[in-house]
Amino acid sequence: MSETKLPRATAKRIPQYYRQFQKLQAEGVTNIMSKDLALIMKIESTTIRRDFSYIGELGKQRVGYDVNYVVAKLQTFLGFDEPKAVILIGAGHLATALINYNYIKGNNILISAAFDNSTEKVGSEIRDIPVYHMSELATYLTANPQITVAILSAPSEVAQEITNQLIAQGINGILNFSSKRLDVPKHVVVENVDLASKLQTLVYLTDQT
Amino acid sequence: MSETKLPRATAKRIPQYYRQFQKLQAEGVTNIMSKDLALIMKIESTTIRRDFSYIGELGKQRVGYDVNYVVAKLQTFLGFDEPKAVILIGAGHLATALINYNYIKGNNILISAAFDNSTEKVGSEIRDIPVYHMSELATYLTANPQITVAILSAPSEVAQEITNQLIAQGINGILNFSSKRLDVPKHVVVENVDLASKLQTLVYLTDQT
DNA sequence: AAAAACATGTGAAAAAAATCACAATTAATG
DNA sequence: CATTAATTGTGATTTTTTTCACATGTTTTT
Repeated sequence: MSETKLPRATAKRIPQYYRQFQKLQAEGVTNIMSKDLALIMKIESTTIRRDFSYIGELGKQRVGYDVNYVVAKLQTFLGFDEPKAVILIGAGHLATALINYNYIKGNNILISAAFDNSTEKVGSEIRDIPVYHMSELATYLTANPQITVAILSAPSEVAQEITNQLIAQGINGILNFSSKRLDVPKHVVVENVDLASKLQTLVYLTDQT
Repeated sequence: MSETKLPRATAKRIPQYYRQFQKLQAEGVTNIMSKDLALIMKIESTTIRRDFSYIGELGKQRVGYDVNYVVAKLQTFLGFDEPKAVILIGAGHLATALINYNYIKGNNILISAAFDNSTEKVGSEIRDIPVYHMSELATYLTANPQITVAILSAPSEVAQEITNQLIAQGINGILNFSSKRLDVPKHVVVENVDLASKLQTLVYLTDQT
């Protein structure tokens, strides 16, 4: 869409804006100005306006941003016009937490299935999301080729092995919760969430101040 | 030893280095060079060397970095010489996942207790970590004034209210898993982990490529 | 023991991101 | 209907972060 290349820092913030505007919408807010948004999101108003300028002229001078309009624009920009299905590898506590997290009204990212090796979990459901055995992964992805993103919440020891499987089956986006950095070909996007590191960072930063 | 102020980008990477070196240590690796570390961590070797230079001269030319030495140095630098205790607000699936995550051998961040309102959880233990009722929070923190960091895994609706309580009780670092940005005084450090946004970012970036 | 090979640490340059400053515009006010 | 007040979007600037390039020092080889 954008002719000028979107800065990476901006790209990472767009989904945050989208989510914030969804919330404003849910709260019945119809209009917001960059200064107020800055207070809520703890992002400088100038940064917000600059970011938005990459998407197009979203606001009106002296008025601010129409919430419905921005939600619609961001949705299109993000390619979320129609719901995107993703799968979950692992059906433990983290997986369950993620499924609960993902239950937002009007959400357009849909967790369609979870995969696990534990025989007691296989066959069950987590909030109406079915849990299949890992051995069914290939069949499932072949039957659902539109699924290209996976959330990896499996133990670190098997993370790389599962990653290889996923990629072989056509996955090209992975949200990695294992503490291992994954080796992937260039066309695959990995977002890492290392919870242990995050905690260490916080403890460190806290003691600094 | 550098007196020059640590760049924020570097500060956020130091705990990652620490964790990686802990792992190398566990694997029995005694020495590593910035180029190999770069491959593992997906961080440019120059960036690594520059980051390390803020901590001091950690490496040896032509040889690389002694794993034990770097772990010790980073540990001191991060102030992790003695274990730090933190508390967990919420005892649901995410909390359980975090507790499991935090069980790393030789870890020096210790989750000492969890707090929840659910009567069935209160009194139980998650991996030997006791779950107390939220009403006991004030007493607990008064009895344990060395605890200054909390992990907030409570529902978004009550996140701000609990935050206020925490700060009133002397907490000044919060790892926030709720999707709400918290309003806190300047001396309080907040690290946000918005899992829903992370997923949206990934889906967006995946479709870009 | 000299030469070659090579990794660290860092000054300098480049790139990326954030912020300033303000023109353009629009709502509210008198 | 002119004036005032206020907010967006953006050129220009500043700050931050990354990367380049190489001097320095250490190991290995000949």
